[in-house]
Amino acid sequence: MPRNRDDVRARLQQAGLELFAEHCYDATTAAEIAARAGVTERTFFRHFADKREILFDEDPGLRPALTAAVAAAPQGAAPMAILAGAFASLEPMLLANRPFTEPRIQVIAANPALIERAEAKAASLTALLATALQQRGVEPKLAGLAARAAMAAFSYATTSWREDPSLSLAAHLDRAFQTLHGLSSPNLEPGS
Amino acid sequence: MPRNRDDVRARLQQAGLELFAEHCYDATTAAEIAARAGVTERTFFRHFADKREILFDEDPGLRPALTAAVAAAPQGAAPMAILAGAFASLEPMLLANRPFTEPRIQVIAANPALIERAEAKAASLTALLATALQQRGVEPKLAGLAARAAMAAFSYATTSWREDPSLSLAAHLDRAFQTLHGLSSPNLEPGS
DNA sequence: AGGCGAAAAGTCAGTGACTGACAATAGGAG
DNA sequence: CTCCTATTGTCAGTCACTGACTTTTCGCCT
Repeated sequence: MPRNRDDVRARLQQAGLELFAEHCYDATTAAEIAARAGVTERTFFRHFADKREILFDEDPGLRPALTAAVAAAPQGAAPMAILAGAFASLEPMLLANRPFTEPRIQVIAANPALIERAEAKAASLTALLATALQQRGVEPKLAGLAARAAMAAFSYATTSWREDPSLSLAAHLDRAFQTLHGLSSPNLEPGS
Repeated sequence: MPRNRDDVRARLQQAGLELFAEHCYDATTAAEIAARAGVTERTFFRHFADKREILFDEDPGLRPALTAAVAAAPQGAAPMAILAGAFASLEPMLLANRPFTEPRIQVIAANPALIERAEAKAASLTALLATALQQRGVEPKLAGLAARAAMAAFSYATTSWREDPSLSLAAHLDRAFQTLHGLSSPNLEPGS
């Protein structure tokens, strides 16, 4: 009994999230998820490459947005500034997706295999940024270094953002990149 | 027919490497590896949590060495300097293990699932460094940022080291951390 | 309206990673 | 030589994932 078209994908994700909440990720079978979505296990694996992927459906606009933002940065800008700007441009998208990403994060954080996948996704984005930087003429190895360091700052900024949403992501990013830069200078009070 | 003791582990690793070279990682079965090592598949999974782990047997001294190096750094040193020093202290260990790690890297690089695991291992080391920094009084989020940025520099340095082994790892590390610091300043020629 | 073609779903059978439970055995301590 | 224990073998089973093939549905064209 075939169904409409793409909302099968959404139903699978919803069913998965429900079942992961009721039982847990490991105790939930791909077949069970498929069944709740009114679909066969085989269909599950036609929509998602593997069971984990159901929790990692990123916004289709994310990668193009990052690439474009890096490409659009002004000539002569420092790599880190370019990447900071690219991250800042994601703010609306991140806000819009928040209700979807929020519940998934809990599930992911509770499972080593899912954490592993999350890191792989982050690494993939890092590679994307490095490539975008290279296309601006930045030497490959240097681009990789900048992308990784920037991702570290981004991670720091998003964490701060969750703790204090009163400030914009852009503000948190500014502080994160500034903090990162200061990390190499020998002036720091150990206490607090 | 039970065997000696721990060299079963080494035999399994050796057998795996051979079979991965002959066929490839995916086409090699855990049972095949076990058979070549003169052991049962069940025994394979008693020595390694999963099939991938056979390629990720890190030096048992690695983690203690990093933790100790961070703890032993002089008071008041900047986080990045502390971490750079910790990495530099690994040079002898990395040199000694090179013959073992070299062949594995090829296999790992050819397989997405293995790359994923490699990233997870790196993330685990990053977390270790962050914790070690925290124990020196560095604020948790800041420690995480420093650890990630430092790992980026370490990765850059080891890549450079492989390209130019005439310089010491310490020298490459110095340059990497310096480059990282300079990445935030707006002076860079796009050409070359 | 009726029928057609491709996209999407179902069915079936199979492989391989991994696990729990239990029996068998080697190696060392006494 | 015997007992004790760590390690391995054996067996049966679950589940993620895949290939090959059939069936259904949807959108379109006549």
